Amino acid sequence: MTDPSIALVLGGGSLLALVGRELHTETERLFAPYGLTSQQAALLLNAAPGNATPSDLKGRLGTDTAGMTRLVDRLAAKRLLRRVPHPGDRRSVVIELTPEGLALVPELAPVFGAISRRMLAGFSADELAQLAGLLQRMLGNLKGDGTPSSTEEAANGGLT
Amino acid sequence: MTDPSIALVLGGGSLLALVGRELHTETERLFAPYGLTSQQAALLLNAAPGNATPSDLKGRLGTDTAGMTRLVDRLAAKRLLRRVPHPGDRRSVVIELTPEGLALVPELAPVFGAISRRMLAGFSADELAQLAGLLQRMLGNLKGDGTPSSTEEAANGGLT
DNA sequence: CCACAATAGCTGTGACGACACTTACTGTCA
DNA sequence: TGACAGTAAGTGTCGTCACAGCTATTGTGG
Repeated sequence: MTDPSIALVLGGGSLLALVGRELHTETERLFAPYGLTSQQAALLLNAAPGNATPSDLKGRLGTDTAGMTRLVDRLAAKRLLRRVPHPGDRRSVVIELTPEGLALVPELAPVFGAISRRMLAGFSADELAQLAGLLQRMLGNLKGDGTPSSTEEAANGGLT
Repeated sequence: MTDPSIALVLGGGSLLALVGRELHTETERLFAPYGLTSQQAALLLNAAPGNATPSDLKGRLGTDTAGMTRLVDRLAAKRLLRRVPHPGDRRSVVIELTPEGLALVPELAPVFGAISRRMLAGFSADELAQLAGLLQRMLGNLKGDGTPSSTEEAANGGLT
């Protein structure tokens, strides 16, 4: 039980963190020509079908309400979307893409595909499945926190 | 060629990004009692042997000179280290831990071990090796391919 | 010796992530 | 109905990442 594991985490330069960061900045570079960040693009994609509230989206974007507020602020400042009052819940708002925002959407989706194909070039279907499985288990371990006894929660434990 | 791959990347909520972020924030929580962030702890650990310059460390911490400057600033403000002139190169500085900083070091290393053990609980040696291999290949794909420094157009669709 | 490119560190800016709070509004239960 | 816990969004703060541009110094070639 020594420590090949530790090499994966140590140093703040953890391999996982490195890959995640590299993926992130590569994705940023691909979206830069559109004047967007990857988060902004993801929000536009997810909000495009309409009737989405910040709360709905925060899960899918992996951020919290604070982050959503500012993300929406920045996109609203670019006039790519608007906040409109939620009919039926005055605490909430609905995110509505402007025509400019909608026009951008079809160009954005392929970019995510491109970066993922690049990152996973040469991976077999088996390897993809392995990777996804390992990542899911790590996520479960991390979220399960102090109490690893989790025969119960493993059942629901996949994606939300 | 279809898209189990895309699920790994899409949405800004990419599984990889999720795991990376979760790992990061869990690590932050573990270091919080020491009044440090994980980056700060990593810097202290790496600088402890002495004679390290910011340039030396930036590779190991996965940040750039700008990030190093501020990281060192914050640790210097906490009096955990000092910048001393580099003997022999007046452009450079050497990072020197204060006694307080050095006293902290022995407590920091185990924390990285703890988080990695938690994240990788239940992983076999084989799985660790697989994981590391897959991550390495992703890293290679991301860094090696596309745009080391010269391809700024990115607007064309020329990605495999 | 002097021009000049490269290098080390620093500063400024924009965007995020996480946390702690605050302010409205909602749904529920006594 | 009326108190109250819970929920939605927004604010403030700190730390980090990445990029762009700056200054001081170093090393090299003419």
